[in-house]
Amino acid sequence: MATRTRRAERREEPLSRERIVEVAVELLDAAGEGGLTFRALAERLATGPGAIYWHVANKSELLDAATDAVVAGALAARDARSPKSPRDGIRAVALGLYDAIEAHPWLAVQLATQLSRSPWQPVTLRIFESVGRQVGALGVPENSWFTATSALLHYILGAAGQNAANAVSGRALGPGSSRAQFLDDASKTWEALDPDDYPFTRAVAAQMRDHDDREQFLAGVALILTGMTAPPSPA
Amino acid sequence: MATRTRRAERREEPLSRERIVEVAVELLDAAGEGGLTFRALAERLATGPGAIYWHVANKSELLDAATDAVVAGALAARDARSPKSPRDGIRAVALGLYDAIEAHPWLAVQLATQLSRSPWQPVTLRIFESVGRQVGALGVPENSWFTATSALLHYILGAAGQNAANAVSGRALGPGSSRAQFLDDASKTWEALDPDDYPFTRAVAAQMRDHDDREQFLAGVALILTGMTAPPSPA
DNA sequence: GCCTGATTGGAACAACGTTCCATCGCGGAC
DNA sequence: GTCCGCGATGGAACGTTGTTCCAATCAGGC
Repeated sequence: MATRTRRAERREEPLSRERIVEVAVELLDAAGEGGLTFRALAERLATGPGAIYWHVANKSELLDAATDAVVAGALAARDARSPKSPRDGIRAVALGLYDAIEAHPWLAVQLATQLSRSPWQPVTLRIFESVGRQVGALGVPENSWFTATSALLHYILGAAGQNAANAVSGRALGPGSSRAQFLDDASKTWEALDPDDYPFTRAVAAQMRDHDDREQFLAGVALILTGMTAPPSPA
Repeated sequence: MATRTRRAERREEPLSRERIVEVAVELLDAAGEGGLTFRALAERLATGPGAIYWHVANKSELLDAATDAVVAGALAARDARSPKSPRDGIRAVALGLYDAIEAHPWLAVQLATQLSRSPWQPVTLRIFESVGRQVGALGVPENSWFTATSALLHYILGAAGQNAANAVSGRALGPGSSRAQFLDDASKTWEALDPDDYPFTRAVAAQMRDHDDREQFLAGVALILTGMTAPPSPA
């Protein structure tokens, strides 16, 4: 309130693309996909919706930027540690993405959308490269690098996204041990399915109750690693 | 114009949930995610937006129903043929979903969204069961059914979605051989990346130019099958 | 022949993404 | 020191969306 002007006084910290993206991530974290609104964004930044458009072309670019920022952070955090073996490297990248998705559940949908709307955007490429480098180091024959990396990548994103959903659902019901309750309920639902239509799902209901998310996730990664390094299957 | 009433005369074919979902799928196919609008839907059905809400709770339920209808159709088409071997069965299910996603590109995002918003909805369960049944028949040890099926499922959905995006991009540029052009461009883009930041991506650029979508997709499936049937990796 | 409840469809509302434009403030030209 | 120009701002306004509301309609039992 130092100087009085006809308009609201100018912000001390000027608007910037980074600041906008930062707040966008906060909004997404707080209220999910639908929580990111140009009006909410403007309010948090103490400005009007119009000002934001000077720094960002539209909402979809903003979402991309938010995704990029979070993913870059997650991958950089893992790249810092130099892994002992390529296997550890892959596990590190996978868990990095897993944690990022768990911390920012909207990431899963966003990455999937971006992947299937126009693959090989900056974000996707970054992840692809990060995973692929470790795959190469693992001694996988070069002619199956593309296939192997794709398989790993899709598993990581899909499984992480799904586990994140489980985690969030669990959290929503209450803190602490409610996760067990949640898994138990889901498991019971599976067991109550029609035996003719869902024999398999019923059979794994117990497995699903007792599983540990992270362990399960890493088991999947290990399974794919086995597939990449084993000699091609006899068929 | 047979009978004159103050309102428009009543439809000959009454509104029904199935009819609404059917038209919804048409709209999604024609114009993608954003093409599905309650107003567009109402116009095609020669009614008002309000009437639709008598049969469908809201847009998200409508999207779920559309997804469910398409997926159920795709899986049923494949289930009809009884495969010779579990491997063939898995390939059949995978290709069924692959084709469905290619025919309805919006499916990829929709399935991913549903999977990571609340997993184990009817649609997801249907796919899980369909894939899992074949996994069980393959002789995979029961204690890794859940992991193996998840890995396969996530790969199928992710890879199919991405390939569908490629196909659509290729189609958008023009018919026929423009696909080669598209792949060539993408490949050149990769080769032009910074050698320090993207060594791996540059290395597979050539592979990516020459690959066949379907073949590549099946190679990924085969890789995961190898991983599920091989003895656990030594690590 | 009405009367009741299921169904219809058009109008209205709030919220959204986006555009527009009057306004501001800083930095260089004079 | 003054002025001007342009990057930047923010509030108002527009069109479209999902959704709600309700008067109007139909079909079938009484």
